[in-house]
Amino acid sequence: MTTPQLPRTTSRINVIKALAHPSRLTIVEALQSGEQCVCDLRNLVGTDLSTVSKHLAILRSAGLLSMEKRGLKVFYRLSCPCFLDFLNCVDRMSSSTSSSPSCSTAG
Amino acid sequence: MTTPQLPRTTSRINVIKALAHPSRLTIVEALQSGEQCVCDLRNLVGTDLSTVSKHLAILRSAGLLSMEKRGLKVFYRLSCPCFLDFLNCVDRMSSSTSSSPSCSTAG
DNA sequence: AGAATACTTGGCAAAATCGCCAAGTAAAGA
DNA sequence: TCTTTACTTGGCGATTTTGCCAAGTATTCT
Repeated sequence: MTTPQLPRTTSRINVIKALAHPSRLTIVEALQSGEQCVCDLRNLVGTDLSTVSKHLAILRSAGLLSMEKRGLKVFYRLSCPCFLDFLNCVDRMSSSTSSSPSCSTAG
Repeated sequence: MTTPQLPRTTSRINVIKALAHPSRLTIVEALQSGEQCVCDLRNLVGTDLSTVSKHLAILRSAGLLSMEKRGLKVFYRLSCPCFLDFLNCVDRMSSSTSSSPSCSTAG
């Protein structure tokens, strides 16, 4: 990384990189409908428990998830309700990829 | 990638991964204020011209940028005007990282 | 046509990321 | 206390990404 970025760019990258992995995005999408424990998320993404745990740590350190231990289980939830907005924005951009020459801001 | 993702997740990842690099995000941020040629973007990010060119190819293949050659120069611009919305969403999420326990959708 | 400018592409080494296994921690139950 | 369950962390090989150099392409100028 030779680019000297602005502070705002750096914090944006922190969030975007955390979401830039299929398993992690899948986790985040699943948590939109409510909290889940790690073993459920493990079944969802289908990789080793330790791998899931590390993905969760990355999302957590990016500030996107919060965790709570209840009994033996650890539950994760989105720490930010504006995720839906975010994904809508991504969808508008990705839809412009496939066919249409541009996308609208009006979603 | 052992995770079998939904099609929607896959296209989302395509966009998010394209933005998950400091130089590429810096480029995209700069293009918000209008088109620029590759050599200007090269000065902006400060890496080799070939490196910038490859970053631009990644952003282009993700459908985020469009290019137009005029004379010797190649001008790049955002192909989607909803970028500002996207970055605002990212900012709301990244702001929840640092101090406050959660962020608001009304941001 | 030959030279210069503005890029793009190929190739490769360095760096970062990913995913598994093994080992460690914490809470609950026998 | 010992075992089990649910997870986290360390470590390491395998894959992916990154960035430079060298070479190639396209357009303009002389």
